[in-house]
Amino acid sequence: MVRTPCCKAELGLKKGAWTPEEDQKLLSYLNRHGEGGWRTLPEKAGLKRCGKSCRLRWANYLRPDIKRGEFTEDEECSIISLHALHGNKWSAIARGLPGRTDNEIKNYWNTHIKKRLIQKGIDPVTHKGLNSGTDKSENLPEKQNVNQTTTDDDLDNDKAKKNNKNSGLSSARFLNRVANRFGKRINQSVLSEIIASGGPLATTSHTTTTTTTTSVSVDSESDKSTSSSFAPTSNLLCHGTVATTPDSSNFDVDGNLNPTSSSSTFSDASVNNPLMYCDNYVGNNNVDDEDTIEFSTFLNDEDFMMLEESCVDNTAFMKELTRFLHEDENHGVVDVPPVYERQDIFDEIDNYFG
DNA sequence: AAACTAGTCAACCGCTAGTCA
DNA sequence: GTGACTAGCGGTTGACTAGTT
Repeated sequence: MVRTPCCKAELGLKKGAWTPEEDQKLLSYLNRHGEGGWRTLPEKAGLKRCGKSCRLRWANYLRPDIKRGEFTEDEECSIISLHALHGNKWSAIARGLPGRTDNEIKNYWNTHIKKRLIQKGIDPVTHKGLNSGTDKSENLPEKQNVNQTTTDDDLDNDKAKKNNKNSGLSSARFLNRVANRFGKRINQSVLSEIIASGGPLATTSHTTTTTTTTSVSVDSESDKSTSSSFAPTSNLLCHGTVATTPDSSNFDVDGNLNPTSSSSTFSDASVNNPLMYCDNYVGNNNVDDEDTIEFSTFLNDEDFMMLEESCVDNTAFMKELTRFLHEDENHGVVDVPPVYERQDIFDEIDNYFG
């Protein structure tokens, strides 16, 4: 077998985190020509990357069917079951979790599940009890002894930490941040289009005509996540799925909104799960709304329609998003004039999330 | 406030295997 | 059969961050 020439041999190739501009170039090329020809792709697409890097970027991040965001409990259970079956065959495990990449599953296993299994006294390799017949705590790090069982708090802490992570450089991280913060309130196609347009760091406005592309998942604040791919639509905000009480007949036994009966623009049933995406709906109306921001709180129907019509592209959306952020900071009390297009607008958003 | 530590995850590395001329 | 190329895999690294000292 002949070794593939290493990328290192090729001079002048960039390594490290991808920029939104590079993503855009790669997406644009793949939209026009489809997958394949990775070796020659970088040059044709105007990228100073090796083909392998391009393929991985596409496979692990840009592919339209990729879920992003927190793993659900169901997914976690599936991973554990599949790992017991396949071992560290991450690609085999990934095949059992549509939308998840082997890399993502591998990372999640190593950083979350493995630790949790050990805490529970389960060997993550054999999936059997650790040191059966002896005190499990003997093999555990000191701090893990404090709390032997995996609790909801553990999970919440994990996710709280995760949600606080920031990076001004990574478009992936920015998107996750947007998804974390607003995912349940906006149409996911918007998030997809943001990255397709070059992300928050893009310096030029653009009109979206692409039929791409990237899907992102939504990390809900209620510790659930899911995703699906969406074709970009003109409905930039998910009107009506948040503040209204859904018709109970629209939900299945698990509380998921029946997609066939939903008027929502979301197509994934779990995305419409009110328990996941509607703060106001959880436990009826007794939820303290102080810390929640709903676009519908700020907008009456008329405004909402205007916004939907006006946000014809990502630039417009980002402007409006920024305006909401200002209102958020002022608890929606102060009437903040719309933010006009500025170069620093995306920095401002980034700083907000940071 | 600064230095240090630990967690996270995107990206990379090295390798194997399959395909095709 | 051979070599060039591509796809894919699993392990590892390093940048970045939050938390702790």
